[in-house]
Amino acid sequence: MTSPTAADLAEDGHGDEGVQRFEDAGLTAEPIFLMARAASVGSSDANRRLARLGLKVRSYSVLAVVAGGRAPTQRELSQFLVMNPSQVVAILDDLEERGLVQRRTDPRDRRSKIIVPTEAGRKLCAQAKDAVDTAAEESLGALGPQEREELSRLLRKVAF
Amino acid sequence: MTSPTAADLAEDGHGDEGVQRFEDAGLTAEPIFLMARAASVGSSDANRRLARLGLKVRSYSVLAVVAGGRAPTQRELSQFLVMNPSQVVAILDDLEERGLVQRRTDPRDRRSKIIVPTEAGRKLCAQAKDAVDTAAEESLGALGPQEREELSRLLRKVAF
DNA sequence: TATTGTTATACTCTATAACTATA
DNA sequence: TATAGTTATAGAGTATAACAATA
Repeated sequence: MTSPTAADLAEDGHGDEGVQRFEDAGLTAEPIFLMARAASVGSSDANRRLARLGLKVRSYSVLAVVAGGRAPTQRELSQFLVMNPSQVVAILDDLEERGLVQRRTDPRDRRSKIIVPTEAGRKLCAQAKDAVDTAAEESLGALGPQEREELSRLLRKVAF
Repeated sequence: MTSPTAADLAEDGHGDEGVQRFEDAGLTAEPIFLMARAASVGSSDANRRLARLGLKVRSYSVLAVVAGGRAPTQRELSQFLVMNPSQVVAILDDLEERGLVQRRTDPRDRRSKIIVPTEAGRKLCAQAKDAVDTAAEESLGALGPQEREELSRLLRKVAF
């Protein structure tokens, strides 16, 4: 009663697919594992599509919130996106250098900087949204329309 | 027609909760953003609970597959868990050093190493599973039992 | 004294390429 | 020649502490 080995898999000539034999293990019953795995698939799809726009999921997230037009401060961005303030600084340095956003010191509290999008920023954000939507199409290809809606609804409850 | 500023938020005395005003933005409609966010919440909960066992989500994943008893090779672990082979090496070095798993060269292909759990490894894996389940309880607290089942089902379709 | 943004720094995670031993 | 595992290394991503300006 020996377990199958690498050799068993190699015998059928396509060992790559053989790893699915581990799916019945307890791991695939763990929501935390599944979320990490699904997020990794989705982010890698999205990062690939965002690359030609010079963005990644994280920088797109910042740009998208800014393009929402509610004039967040950097502190608010770091809280809402659950990033360290120093990460926000680095991302905004890049976005501002490329003329996509502007930093304006808040006249009501001169310690804070309010972030506003430029016209170019709004335009790029729209393109990026298309790219991310396409990536989602790709990542969620196995789900039907109602399933995608339901997944988003459930994830929203978990994420906030 | 000025946008609300940081000062507006500060006025109510609890600016920390104020960041929810960005939720209506387009970002929370993006499944990819939501998956990344939910995974980040879940992994951080799980990592915190696994810490006292000397594990993280990634090393627990490896241990769990190995404890499944199907004697995977390192190559299979790296494929199934979507990690680089070099990451698997590092994680197994740690697990083996702690007497939780053993590497055995496959007699049928002496290049491959088959990974088997020790008794201590199986025991720690069971404890770790409890920790991860508790973390999931925490992360998915906002969901009812059927919702959790449905979320797992949908994520499984996306992840594999 | 506390907070915002900034900088410097380090630590983890991930990816790549080169090496060995086997096939 | 190709593959499994290993090593070294570099690049992201993330977290921490210290600092200047402002409150």
